[in-house]
Amino acid sequence: MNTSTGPAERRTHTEQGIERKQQLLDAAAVLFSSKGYANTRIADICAAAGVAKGLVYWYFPTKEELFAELVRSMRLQLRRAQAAAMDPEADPLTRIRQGTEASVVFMAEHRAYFALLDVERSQDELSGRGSDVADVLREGSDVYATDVVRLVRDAQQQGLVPDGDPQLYAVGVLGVVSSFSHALRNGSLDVDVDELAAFVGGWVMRALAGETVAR
Amino acid sequence: MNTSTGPAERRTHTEQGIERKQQLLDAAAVLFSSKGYANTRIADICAAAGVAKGLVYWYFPTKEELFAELVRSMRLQLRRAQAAAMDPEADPLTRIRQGTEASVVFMAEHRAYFALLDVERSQDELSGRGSDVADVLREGSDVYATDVVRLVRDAQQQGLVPDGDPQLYAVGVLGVVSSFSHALRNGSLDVDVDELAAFVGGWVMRALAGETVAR
Amino acid sequence: MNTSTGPAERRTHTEQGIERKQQLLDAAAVLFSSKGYANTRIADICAAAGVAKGLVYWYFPTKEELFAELVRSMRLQLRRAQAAAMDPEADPLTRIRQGTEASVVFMAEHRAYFALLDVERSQDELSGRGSDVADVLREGSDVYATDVVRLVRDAQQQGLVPDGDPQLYAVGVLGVVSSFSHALRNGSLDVDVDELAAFVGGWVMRALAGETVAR
Amino acid sequence: MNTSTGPAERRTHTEQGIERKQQLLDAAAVLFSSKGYANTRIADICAAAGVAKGLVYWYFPTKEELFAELVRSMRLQLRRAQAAAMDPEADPLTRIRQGTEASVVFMAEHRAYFALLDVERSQDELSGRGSDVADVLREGSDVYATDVVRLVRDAQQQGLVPDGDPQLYAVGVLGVVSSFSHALRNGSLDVDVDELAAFVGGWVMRALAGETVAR
DNA sequence: TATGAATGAGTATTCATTCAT
DNA sequence: TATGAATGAATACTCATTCAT
Repeated sequence: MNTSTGPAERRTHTEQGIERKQQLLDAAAVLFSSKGYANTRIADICAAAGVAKGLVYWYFPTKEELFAELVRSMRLQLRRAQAAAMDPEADPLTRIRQGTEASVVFMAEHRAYFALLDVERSQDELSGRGSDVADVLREGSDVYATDVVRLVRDAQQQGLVPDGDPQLYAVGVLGVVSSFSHALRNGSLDVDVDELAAFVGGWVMRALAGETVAR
Repeated sequence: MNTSTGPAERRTHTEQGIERKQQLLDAAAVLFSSKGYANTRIADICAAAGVAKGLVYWYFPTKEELFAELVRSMRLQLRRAQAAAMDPEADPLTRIRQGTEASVVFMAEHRAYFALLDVERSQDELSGRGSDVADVLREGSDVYATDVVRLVRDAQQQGLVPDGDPQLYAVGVLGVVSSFSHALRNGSLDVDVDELAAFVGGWVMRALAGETVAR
Repeated sequence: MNTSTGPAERRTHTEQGIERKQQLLDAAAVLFSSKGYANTRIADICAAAGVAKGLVYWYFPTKEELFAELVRSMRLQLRRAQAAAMDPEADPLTRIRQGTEASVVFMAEHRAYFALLDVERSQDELSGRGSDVADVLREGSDVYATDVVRLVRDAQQQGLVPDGDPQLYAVGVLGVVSSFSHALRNGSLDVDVDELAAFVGGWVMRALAGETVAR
Repeated sequence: MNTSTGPAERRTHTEQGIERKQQLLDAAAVLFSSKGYANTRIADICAAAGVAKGLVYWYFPTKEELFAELVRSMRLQLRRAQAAAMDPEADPLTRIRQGTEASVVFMAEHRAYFALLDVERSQDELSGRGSDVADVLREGSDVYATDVVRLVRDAQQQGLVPDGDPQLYAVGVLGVVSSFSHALRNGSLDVDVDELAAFVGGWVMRALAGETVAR
């Protein structure tokens, strides 16, 4: 209904427009991650960005879509950071460690923003009303999982990781990264970021490839 | 706030009353975990429980408190399950493994209900308005953490776990359990529960005590 | 989306509730017909009925549905008035005249309310957003049309009305009634209601059965 | 209000400007008549005309005025068509018939545009906020009414139409034309335009001058 | 003239909570 | 205890209109 000129529909923005849009995204990121999605009003975002209440809708069709765009953007950056950190020449296990460490560092550096992704955990919060933001979130997780699964499989073929469902290993790797990042964000940890990254890297390595001492 | 005759103030319930309350808790659990806290309306809960809209407030002072009660109850049961699974005679590392496996199994058996605790991750969603539900959640996590930290410390003293901040190890243990449980709930995994529990147990053991093969 | 306990869904109302609902309908009728649908705010209706802003939604799912219910109710009453006025023994032409006159009288007596049906004319005003209120309106008109078409056909068979598409005659009959009613409501006419009814009755009779003097 | 340099104040337009203005009027006509006044957004009109959102205000001071201009223009054309169709030599009754038939034909030929005038019926929709568009509409109707009243009066003096309030007869004539036009536009009728015009002409003639057969 | 951006008042609807019975 | 009704604050979204360029 109203398929024609709906707002924010593939608009072309001027340079100034792009800037504005970014301002809004930034403001939204800060607010969403500090007060949560539900407790952040569109009006808050506008106020924070110093613009009038209606302007968000020039750039984003809905609050949810604004959120989704934020998530996509974060994810893109994270993947770039991971890619940059992984030595293409290295063995898969090492690559996993590098990706892991890079993720921890990246998330630490973008603490504020990354709190957003905690929502990945409670997808349903948003999917409740049949929105397709849930899709964005689900897709996103899948991408990482696929990546890690591939690496684990490679590592297994090279005998670096014991047999077993690669899917399981992947869940372990991804989950642990996000757990530590979360703890860091929450202030429950009081460590240097690099130290933490190293620790998580080690943790994952041991969990994937370690020999357990006699039980 | 609520100094006088406010409703639901340590009420004494008749037998039927207790039953009703449980009905409400059950209905709430299902709805909260499937649609999320924010998307579940008091009215929904009442409808699901087959009672009139006003009745919730006879048993619970607020929606938040209803939620909190649910969380407390789950947590209590989980701790009982853990306690039951941990051999008091065993060494700390083994106890961690036992607790870990018990947790996975328990969470699997209470999938529906446990999705609730995913919210722990996004505490801020609720704490936004200065409620004290956030406190309940925070406390809860702390309890587990304290437990595990103690066990890790013991294990370190016995040389079963390498030196290092016990807090860090604890985050790793707890995070991994919840990650796997989450994945299980989400259907991303297709394994037998016991198998999964064993896997997670092994994972934690290796991560805590494993020797990494030469890099 | 939210198929379960949506508001105002086949609610059973207490006696008091039914009364309230009527109060709201009454208030709405007055406002809609004096200020138009678009210019009447839900808040206005509540204020006029002396209740809180949210209450409408206990009785009606949406503003549109409230409107539709109003229309249905008016229509029902009109049809009753028509039925009561038409002598079952009389010939079809006479019956048309009786129905016509009764309609004029009825609409005059319910001026305020009936202004609502002017909207029948601009169905699209409401159907714009894909609502199904438009359906209600369209259906309604059809009912009358069907009735009249039948009567015209009968009259033709009895030689009381010349041959020709009964549909056309029906449009003429219905249109003329609503035109006169509209004019009456608007104050452009300054006649006694019964006089007007007689005039319209005569007009329709002549138009249907009259012989035109040589051209 | 709008004493100084307000936009669209008796502007003089370049040739291109006039063209643009017409484009806007055309687009508006289509949209208004298909979706209704209220459901047509300025933005829609611009999109349909292929211009930027702000431009309308260079040519028209307000949405209402744009609408009014459209109405005025239609009306002018209709009156011209009527005038052209009415034989100045003919008797008043014949002139009414000619005007009637011309109106039906004209409205049929401008279906899309003419749906607009249906709004005349629900003036209040627009007049709600004290606008003066209502005035335009009211004036318009009056013009026709005055015309017809004069013709009827003449006809009565010549004994072509029985005595009775000319105002009443006028309402009948005008109403019937618009009823049939409306039905035609709505697709409820499936007749040839000329046929319809003839029918309406006949209908009006009989209603005005016909002798009713014995009741 | 023309454009894209910005403004801000206006409003339907939701929903936790309270109340009378 | 239980119910249906009532309250009212809160908020996403719309859209006519204005503005800077």
